[in-house]
Amino acid sequence: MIQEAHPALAPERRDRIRSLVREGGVARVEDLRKNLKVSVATIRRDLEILEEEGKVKRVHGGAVSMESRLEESVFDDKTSQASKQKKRIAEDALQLVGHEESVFLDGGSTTLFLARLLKQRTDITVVTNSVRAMEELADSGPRVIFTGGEFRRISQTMVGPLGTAILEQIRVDKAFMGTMGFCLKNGITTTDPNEAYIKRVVAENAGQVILMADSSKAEKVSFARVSDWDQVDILISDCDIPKDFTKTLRKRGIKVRLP
Amino acid sequence: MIQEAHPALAPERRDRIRSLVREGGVARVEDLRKNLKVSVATIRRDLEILEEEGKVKRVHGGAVSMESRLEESVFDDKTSQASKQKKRIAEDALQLVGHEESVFLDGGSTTLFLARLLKQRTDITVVTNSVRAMEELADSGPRVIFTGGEFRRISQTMVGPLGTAILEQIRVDKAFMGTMGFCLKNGITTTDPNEAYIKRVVAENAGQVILMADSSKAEKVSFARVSDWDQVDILISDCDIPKDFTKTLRKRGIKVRLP
DNA sequence: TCAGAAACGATCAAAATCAATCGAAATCGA
DNA sequence: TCGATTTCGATTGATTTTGATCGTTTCTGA
Repeated sequence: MIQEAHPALAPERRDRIRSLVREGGVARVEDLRKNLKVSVATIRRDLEILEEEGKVKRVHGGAVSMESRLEESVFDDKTSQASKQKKRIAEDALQLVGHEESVFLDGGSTTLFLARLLKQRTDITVVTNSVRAMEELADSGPRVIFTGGEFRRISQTMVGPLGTAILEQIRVDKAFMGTMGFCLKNGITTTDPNEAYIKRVVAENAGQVILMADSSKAEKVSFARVSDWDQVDILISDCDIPKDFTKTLRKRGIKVRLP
Repeated sequence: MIQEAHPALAPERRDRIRSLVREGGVARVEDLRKNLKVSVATIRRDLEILEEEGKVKRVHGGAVSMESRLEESVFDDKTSQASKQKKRIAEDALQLVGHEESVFLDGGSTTLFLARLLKQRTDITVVTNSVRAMEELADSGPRVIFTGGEFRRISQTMVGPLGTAILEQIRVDKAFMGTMGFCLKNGITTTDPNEAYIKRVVAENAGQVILMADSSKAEKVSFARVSDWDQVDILISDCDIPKDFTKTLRKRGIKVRLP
């Protein structure tokens, strides 16, 4: 085999530009040139094409992504401590998913990490109301059932009464839930009542409810009440939550895992 | 010309090209030549045939796969004739969408063009079972209701009995449908029975059914029957469909628009 | 506001790739 | 065996892509 590298095919190169722009949110022409080893003229031409296709938006010095959504949030806190914790929580949650089980995936970034891990599992069925989780599993992976309903842009999830139509017809072994806040007194809370309602319906139709929430959510209270602690079977969090918090929960029969 | 001991048969070689292109997403002519030990002329001829069959898309220097989901997003070929027709059909369809109406968007590339145009309209409600259309409208645009159901990877749509749960609860003013084939004798047909079923349910719950299909779909018959022509109110196509075709349809009370 | 620097678009030439054509070899039927 | 047909490879002129140059525009900091 000859190791001499052929120049990448044009569509290949544009794809690479796309993902570079998307990853960073923005990218400079000069950086792209160095990365792809072509002239700036070519980069500009490619950006022109990608702009016509609506994939990127050109700005002086480079381009910004027009298809952020999914990667955006991950990028924001890729290096942050919270993101590492979320990843560890997701890896722990993965071990709870048994062979040929059906699981529900809630919206939120923590469960999105889990979705990414579940892509390898083709033996299970994933039920979700999260568009991002859906996108993550769109190419390959497990059987996917999407709840549908009215689309809520802020959270990129499906909510509202229409969304329960499908949920009521199915039952999942395990429901992996995220949350905006949890505390001993007020239980689980989130920002939107519609969102909370869906979560409640899911919890009712699940064998086990597993709450995934890092310590930054502890003792936080949000606007809409989701449920009390007696609905929760397992909490996966991290070591930074208060000691007496875990003690109290365990006394109430809730398994607490701190990976 | 002296051939080697076991020259690959032509179909055999094309199959190999297909899988090579599919594997990498793209393949260079030069790499294929080295791999298959034939001349570039042969490779080109094969690629030409495979392109006609819709298996690959030729690009300068090689070819990209058309047999995965990736291709469509990667390869929005604005220059191709079919793509231009689809765009024009979508632009015509846009004019049918009135103020504050609710519309259904089917899966398929033609309706995806319409989705892109509808992004500007915030006064309407869009109902869809297409993940691609959903993605298109995820950032901003009209109110979106997603049908949900079981996810079908090939078409990137939601199908199956679960998908009808929401559809039965709503009614849309206009349903914009795509199709794999349509002919006078067999009506509208598509590849998958589940897909066909959803289309039927939508048509029943729509004020008007508008079929969007370019002339390449005319006189084509696919596996699963969707409906007969009496379900269709308007057909938007292009000038290349047979003259007597439009005449017959108009006689049967169907508006035919050829932008 | 103004000047220098950086980035941009347009243009052109070189290189790579393509399409068309022709002839050689293999296959098939008689 | 012969001849027709198909498949393949090589050549040549046309087309596409790419990189460099140069004048123009946009950004930045004083």
